[in-house]
Amino acid sequence: MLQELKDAYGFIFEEELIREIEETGVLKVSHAGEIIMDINDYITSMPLLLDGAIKILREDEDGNELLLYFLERGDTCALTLSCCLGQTRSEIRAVAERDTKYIMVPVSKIEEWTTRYKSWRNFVFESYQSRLSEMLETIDTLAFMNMDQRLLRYLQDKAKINQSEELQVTHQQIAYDLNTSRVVISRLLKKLEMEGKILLQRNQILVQDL
Amino acid sequence: MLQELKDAYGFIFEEELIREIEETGVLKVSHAGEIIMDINDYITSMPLLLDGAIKILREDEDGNELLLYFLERGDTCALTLSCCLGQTRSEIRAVAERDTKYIMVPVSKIEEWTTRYKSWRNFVFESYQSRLSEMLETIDTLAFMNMDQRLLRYLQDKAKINQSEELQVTHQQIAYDLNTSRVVISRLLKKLEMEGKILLQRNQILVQDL
DNA sequence: ATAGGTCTGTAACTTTTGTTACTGCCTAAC
DNA sequence: GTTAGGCAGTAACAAAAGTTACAGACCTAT
Repeated sequence: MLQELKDAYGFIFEEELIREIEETGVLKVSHAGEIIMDINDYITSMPLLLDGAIKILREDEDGNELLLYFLERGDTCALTLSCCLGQTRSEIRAVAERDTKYIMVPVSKIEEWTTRYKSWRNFVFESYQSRLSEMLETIDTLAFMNMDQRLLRYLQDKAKINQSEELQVTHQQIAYDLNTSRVVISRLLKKLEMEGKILLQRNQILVQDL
Repeated sequence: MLQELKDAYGFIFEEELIREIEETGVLKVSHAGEIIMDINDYITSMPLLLDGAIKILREDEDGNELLLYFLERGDTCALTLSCCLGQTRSEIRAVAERDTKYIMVPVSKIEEWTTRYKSWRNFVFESYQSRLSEMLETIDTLAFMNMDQRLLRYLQDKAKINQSEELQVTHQQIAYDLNTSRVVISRLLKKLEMEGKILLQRNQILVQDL
């Protein structure tokens, strides 16, 4: 675990902090599709991603879902952090996008390290910052883009985060992430294929020139 | 200025910090409609709101605008804070919603106080937290609500922040804030009036039972 | 091989939103 | 008073997105 921690966070945190994380954190592995954290869960620790990827979703009262953003190695979830520090329940759902390895750090340590390590303080601030930026991007796509543009962007993001341009995904799953219907996705995917931007196969989509 | 500071922030910050804010901060007044901060501005200080209200807008490359949220007394703008600490340019536009009084605090002090005052640290964290929550709400409205619901919500928010159910606003201005067209707004306002939720007059909208 | 399930493609239609165009009203300036 | 400009109402149409329905392809288990 120590080596993976160093690989992912060694260039941000000092040796001492890395050791503390190793001592107090709990290593976890979640497999693709597994729910890591759900809406209204009571949160008492935050994740530090070592390997893999996590997708963060928002859900409303009627069960409509929307993908907010992806997390990858070296990331943490500022929304979780925010819940931890504010002692509130989770406002989002986190699902393993692929097999994912991460360390859960208890909230008590988060606060302690905030006072003791400048590097940790910076990390926390930067997390808030990058999550705010990603939320802004999400808002941009919702407010300013049509569904076809949102779809292409989604596929490209997903390909990047999975480090593969072959996406094993059904139209229905995409529809859930973008909060629309399967028929709309099928229609637009066909359009994207005709424009030469993707290639469609059963249970699989090939994203061209990434 | 000292009394206003105490009124707005006295129950969060200790006397000493209030005095420091008074010494180092610069008092500003902006009139309704004035741009306080624009996209790509280089930010070196953050605002602490004493009185009035500010609306925070996002804009894309083509000039399309979208209202993100309002700030009022006791608030600060976490996006600005984020820009300050990250030394990046503003990603948003801030416009005085009505006549507004605020104190600008330089970035150097922000960092200094973060280490010296626990109350300041908490304030900064809470700002991030409430701004993240507001961004989530914005995303909810965009992703899960139709334009008529968004419009009603907008009118109610605006009435609340202006402390008046008589809104002096044109259909075109609303259209800008919601990133749609004037005709759509006129149409939906008429519908809301027929449903008894608002009352339309020239240059004015009366929001019912707030 | 066949039955049942999941996945995709497509047609036909509705609803929502966006666009263009034109009208009349009000007000401020002349 | 006359006029010009901003504002609101509305019609008519276009485009985008959502809905319902159904058929055929593929896969798996029996």
